[in-house]
Amino acid sequence: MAETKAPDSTRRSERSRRAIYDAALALVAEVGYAKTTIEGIAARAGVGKQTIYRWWPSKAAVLLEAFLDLGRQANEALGGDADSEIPDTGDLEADLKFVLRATVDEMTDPKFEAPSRALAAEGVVNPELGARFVEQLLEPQLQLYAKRLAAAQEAGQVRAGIDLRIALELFTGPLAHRWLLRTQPLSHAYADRLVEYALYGLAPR
Amino acid sequence: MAETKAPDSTRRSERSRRAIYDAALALVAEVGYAKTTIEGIAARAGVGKQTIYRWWPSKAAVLLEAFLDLGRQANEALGGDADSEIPDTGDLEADLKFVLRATVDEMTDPKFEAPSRALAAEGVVNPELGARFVEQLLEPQLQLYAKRLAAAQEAGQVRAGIDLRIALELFTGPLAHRWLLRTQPLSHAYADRLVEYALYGLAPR
Amino acid sequence: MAETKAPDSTRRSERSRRAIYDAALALVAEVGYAKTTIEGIAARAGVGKQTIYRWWPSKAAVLLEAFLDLGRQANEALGGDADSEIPDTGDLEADLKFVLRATVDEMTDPKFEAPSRALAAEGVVNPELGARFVEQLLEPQLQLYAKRLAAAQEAGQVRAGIDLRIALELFTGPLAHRWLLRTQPLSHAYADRLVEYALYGLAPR
Amino acid sequence: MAETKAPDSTRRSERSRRAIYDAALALVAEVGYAKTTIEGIAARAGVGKQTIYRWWPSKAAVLLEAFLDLGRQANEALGGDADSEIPDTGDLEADLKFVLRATVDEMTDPKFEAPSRALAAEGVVNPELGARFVEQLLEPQLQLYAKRLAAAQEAGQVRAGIDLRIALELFTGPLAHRWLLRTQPLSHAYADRLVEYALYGLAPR
DNA sequence: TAATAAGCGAGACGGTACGTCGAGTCTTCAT
DNA sequence: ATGAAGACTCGACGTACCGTCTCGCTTATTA
Repeated sequence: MAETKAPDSTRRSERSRRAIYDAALALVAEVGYAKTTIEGIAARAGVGKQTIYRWWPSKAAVLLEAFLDLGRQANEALGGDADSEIPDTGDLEADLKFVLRATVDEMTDPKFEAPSRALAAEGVVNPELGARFVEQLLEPQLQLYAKRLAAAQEAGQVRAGIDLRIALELFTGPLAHRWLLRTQPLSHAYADRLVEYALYGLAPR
Repeated sequence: MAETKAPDSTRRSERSRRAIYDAALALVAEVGYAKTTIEGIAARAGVGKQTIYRWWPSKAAVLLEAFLDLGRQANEALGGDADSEIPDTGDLEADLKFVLRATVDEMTDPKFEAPSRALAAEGVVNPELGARFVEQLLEPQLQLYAKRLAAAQEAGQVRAGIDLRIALELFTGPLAHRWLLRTQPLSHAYADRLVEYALYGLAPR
Repeated sequence: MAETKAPDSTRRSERSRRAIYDAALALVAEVGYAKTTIEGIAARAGVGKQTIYRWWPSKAAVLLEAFLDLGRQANEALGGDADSEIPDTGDLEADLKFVLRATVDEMTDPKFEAPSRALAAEGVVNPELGARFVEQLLEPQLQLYAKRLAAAQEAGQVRAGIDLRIALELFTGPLAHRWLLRTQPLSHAYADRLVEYALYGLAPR
Repeated sequence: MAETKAPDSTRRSERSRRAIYDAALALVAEVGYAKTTIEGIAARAGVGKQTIYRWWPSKAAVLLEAFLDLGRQANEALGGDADSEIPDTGDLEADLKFVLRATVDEMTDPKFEAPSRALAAEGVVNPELGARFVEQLLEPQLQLYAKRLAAAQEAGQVRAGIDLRIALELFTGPLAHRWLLRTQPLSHAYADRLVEYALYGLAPR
């Protein structure tokens, strides 16, 4: 019985893992996700194909982990616990505009764009991967909004009874939509407008 | 210059085109987009591969046209100009709830789900295809919102000065986001809540 | 009943036929037989593919006719009935050397080499075509030898009782063999040696 | 320079090689060379196409090796060094008749005929392949004649000064010619006649 | 301290699909 | 009714990757 073979992760080569992350991200950035192949990643990483197949079930999974790792590294580089909070200056509108502008900037950063688009697209079509994408990348971000809005609600700046989950989507949904499908350009001005319109709908009457 | 030979579309086989549309949609529904191959479509349609390559540049392009054609046919079957308007009963909130609920239903319809997810995902990653997807499928829908909101604005139900393009995204953005990435389930109740929150933000003060 | 359709040869376009011959020979000379395609011949001749398929059963058949035509033309250009005889000066050895040397020259002529190699090769593998090749191209040549040898036999220069069919092959067989398979270089000296050795075997004892 | 990656032949699958030889020979025998495809060989051998393309440059090359291997096997089965000599009974004429008759038999054996015709034809048109065909299949046979004739020459049965290379072609050339182009039927009687006529030409005067 | 077993780089293997080419058939339009 | 043009179905081409499978070769415990 039992699994066909569980590799012993204590003996795993850290060196290879890093090389694979780097190769995957580099290739996605250079040639796009569709033209990135496992064989290509292996070759670029100087690694046997089997080493990839041993530890990941799919190309998308490799990229997801590589991307998470990228975020983790960026985070550590930035002092440790950066971006883990939406500021609370008391001025909800200003705080939301600040963070939405930052999101716009990130979505526009070419370094992040290629892999995150690829992952999002894969997630659209592959529920498994989509779930992990949401859970590990998206949801943590959204929880920050939830937290800030909860504080605002407590402070009476957001109507009581408002479902905060839905509320936060008023900000992030339109932004994501524009980004994913490029229906319209993203800009700080757009972010501001979005906050204004949406926030007004949540304000106490 | 130097086009690589444009085929003569007046001599195109209508029979083959139809068969290809049908095969493409059937296969995407049955085995999913990723496992749908051009070879498979050709075989199922009883058509040479070359006939596909002659008229379409990619699998995604075939599916997009097939899907557009499906919509067209559904439209014609429904009397000609169905669904081409958002009702205007004077009650903006009710009208929007009605149409958003219908959208939820469509997004949930398994017949539409597989191909439209596939197209959306492809569009996320392939700007060319994305542009056509937006232009030919998405934008026409969005324009209906724009029109209804314009009427409402004229009637004083929406604040003057509101950018209607952004306004309509308050409704469609969150919905699309939930659908694409399955962050949360779609339901009529959700649609209603969305309309309520967003609309309040647009209302005159 | 009846053939699937017999084209009316009285209405056949002479213009097209010539153009097809020219194109076929030119292409075989330029890119070789294997890479010569019916489509290519048609395009080069400015002719529809069907015009070829209507009148010839295969690429090899086209080339065979084209080649025969080439010979016919060369013949006419040379005054009408050239090369249709082996000279009879009374000196059998000299006469045979003369004609074998001429054959060596022809086999070496690049204009004739490509198509005749192609036809021979095709004939090796395709009995139908081979039979026509032999009958229409090769045999007439061989008959000239038969005739000359018959005269020699009558004149007592060749042993009585010798089977002339076999005798002539002593000259042409080795030559053809060297040419076809390039086992050894062809030269006038070789032709001379061949005549000497073989003729001696046929001489009266 | 710049080899496009040479595969590591020490890791080559013997199993696959054999299967490919068998499939190639079987297909050529069954459907003929022209209708034998690499795809077909691969399928029949239960082998990926790439495995063929990795080790051979062309269909003809596969067949040539398969055929050589067939000869090698036949040889081993027959005790090791069979057929590697022309007998030397002292009677040159009898010895040559014996071996020429055997050659006629082989050329008529349907098992050998299809592939060797195919190879010969390919060699006629493709100098590369032709050279290998001659070098590896034909020339070793011809050397046997050269050796026997040299012995005869030493024994005074063949005129001194005779070029043995040309001499041997008096026997093999006509035979090959008849076989390749089917100008006339092959038979033991023909072989005998050939030996008689040619040998007489080589005899001391 | 040796042996022994895992992960590893490498890459051959059986496959599937790719996108292209040409075969041979069929249809349209012009002469 | 022939011919030029070219779209059609079909089948094979040669290539690229897939995911699996040996091969030695480190390396890192375990006997």
